[in-house]
Amino acid sequence: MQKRVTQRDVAARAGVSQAAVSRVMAEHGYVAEDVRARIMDAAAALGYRPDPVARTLITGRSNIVAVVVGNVVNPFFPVALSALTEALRQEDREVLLFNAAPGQNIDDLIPGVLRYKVAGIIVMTVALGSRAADLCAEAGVPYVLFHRYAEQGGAFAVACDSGAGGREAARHLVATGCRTMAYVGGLEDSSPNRDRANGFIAGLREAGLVPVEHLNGAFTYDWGREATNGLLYRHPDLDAVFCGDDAIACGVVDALRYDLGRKVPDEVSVIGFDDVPQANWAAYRLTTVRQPLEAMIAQTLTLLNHPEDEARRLHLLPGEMIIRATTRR
Amino acid sequence: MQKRVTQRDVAARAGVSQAAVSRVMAEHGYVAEDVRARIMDAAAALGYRPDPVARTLITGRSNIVAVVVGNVVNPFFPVALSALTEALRQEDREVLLFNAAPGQNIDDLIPGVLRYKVAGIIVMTVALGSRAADLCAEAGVPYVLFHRYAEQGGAFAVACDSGAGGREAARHLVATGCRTMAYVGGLEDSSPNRDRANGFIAGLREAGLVPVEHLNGAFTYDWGREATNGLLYRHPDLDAVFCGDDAIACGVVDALRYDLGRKVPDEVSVIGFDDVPQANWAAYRLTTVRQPLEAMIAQTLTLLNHPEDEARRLHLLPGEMIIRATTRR
DNA sequence: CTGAAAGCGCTAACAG
DNA sequence: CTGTTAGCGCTTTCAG
Repeated sequence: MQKRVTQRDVAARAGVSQAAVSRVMAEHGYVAEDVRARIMDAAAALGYRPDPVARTLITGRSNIVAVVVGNVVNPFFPVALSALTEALRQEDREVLLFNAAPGQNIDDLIPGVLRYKVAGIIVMTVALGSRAADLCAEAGVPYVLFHRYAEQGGAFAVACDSGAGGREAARHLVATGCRTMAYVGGLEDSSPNRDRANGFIAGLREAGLVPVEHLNGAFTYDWGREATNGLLYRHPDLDAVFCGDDAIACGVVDALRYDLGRKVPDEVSVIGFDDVPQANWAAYRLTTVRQPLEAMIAQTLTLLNHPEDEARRLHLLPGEMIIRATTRR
Repeated sequence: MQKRVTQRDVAARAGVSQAAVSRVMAEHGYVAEDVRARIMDAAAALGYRPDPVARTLITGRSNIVAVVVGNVVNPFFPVALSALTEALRQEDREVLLFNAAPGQNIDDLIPGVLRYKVAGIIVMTVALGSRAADLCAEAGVPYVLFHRYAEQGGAFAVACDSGAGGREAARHLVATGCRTMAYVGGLEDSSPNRDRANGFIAGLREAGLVPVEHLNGAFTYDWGREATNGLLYRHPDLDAVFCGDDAIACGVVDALRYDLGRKVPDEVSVIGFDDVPQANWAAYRLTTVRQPLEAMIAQTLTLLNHPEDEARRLHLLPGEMIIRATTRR
């Protein structure tokens, strides 16, 4: 349990004041080249690493980014979180992970997060608060919604252009001969869900069509499966389903094949959203809209690092339609 | 960007010294009941919340737990991480998430983690270091390996009893009439992989059998699928595969069905490990060994909170065989 | 039991 | 350009 090496130790070894060491380490203020070199040598020799806690206490800012997640079992979440933490790691930022309790409002979580003097907050939960963005603005902490956005509050938001994706999905289904279609969505009042539904409806309208049903539920496999059983009971002639995400789509495909004995895509086409790894598993080969994850993350980091440079609040990035085997040719 | 309320403000309002406030907040040292009450009232009125950064600076300990993860796409990882952070949240501990770069040794990561004066470190990566446990012991920081263990180093480790699980899997396959079997494992030198393989081999030996092949690769769907194609080419009479985990098992099942046209389980039985959500999807209905996640997490927290009470280093918890539809009756 | 006082390791004025 | 000097907000002796 040896003492950590501090700036005082480095200063003593380099024969300078502790403040000089601080100036070098904080890259702040001028230091003569030779002195700087002596200090760097001493620091290296002693194995000095700055203490982030002390630094945070005085500057009022850490290099930690808070990521707020919901209790998500959705397969897109680990993919996004993993890519996000990896990108943050490359910028030498740490990630403080906050788990919103089921149903907990973000607003109640933010003050606790702010105590850690975080450099920014990225929110990936569905339940958006109304005051959260203001609280962060007040504290001068960049606040970015990832994968969803809020109508009000003026928070930065980065997401896939779900509306365009939904429209593309509709066009593809129409082009492959589908006519009797339904939307099986996830959480009703989430922006991705709303946009996907509206985009899909708009796409169908271009062909003079209207979805026979529009269901909302949860972004889960089980919901997709459950919804499908009712749907096909009411509309035995259904020939396509557009889903809120891939998890739902897998549930829809399985219900169609194993619960109802329908052929996919010969009798019913299915399109998902996200392009999670499972979407390409041989049992599904899901046609889906891939989220531009890399671009979304890059944009998020840009907003986090230079919020003042950016006037636009909402950043919608185009997804890419991936055509596989759950839609007809 | 208003000033945060500090202990000085609370002290002023309660008419006591700042030190008295500290004693109440830190629950350390004696304070008269009426004074304590006055302080609590003042704190509540002012909305005081202690500053964790300042507290950490002086005590040298935060209430943050570091969780080190690898670049895992394995579906068991999000399930475990989610459950773990939720459990930690209930103990009012924050989670600092460290992403080990691909191939990065934990040893190199630990000093950086330790700078944050974390209350403990939980490691979920595959690449274990040899010095990590010592570094943490030196710093007095509890160190727990989750889901895997190291032969040396004397670190605490909590994992499913993979050996017992492998043996049970073997017995079930033997009991349902399989005779020509193989093991398709994940990362060769990881403890779960080794134990599952050895348990499986031991289980077969009880019946006087020996696996016809024993493959190692990665804990991924793609590897399971790839391995299976070669395996069936060399052993067309294969009637069962035990897999390193569910992701591999899904790949094996898909290869069997879609690449090779074999019937599962009629011609070939498949058993996975973990019981991730996908294992119960209708397309798979995987027979598998469920990890005792809740118990593993409880044990991990116990070790983190009271490492001194526990002499035993390795904690192997029994899994549960879940029989579904990829094995015969 | 309570207050005064000394820092934790570091940054940021401020003189020199 | 460099050293001296105040603290950041809190915990923890040490007297009283």
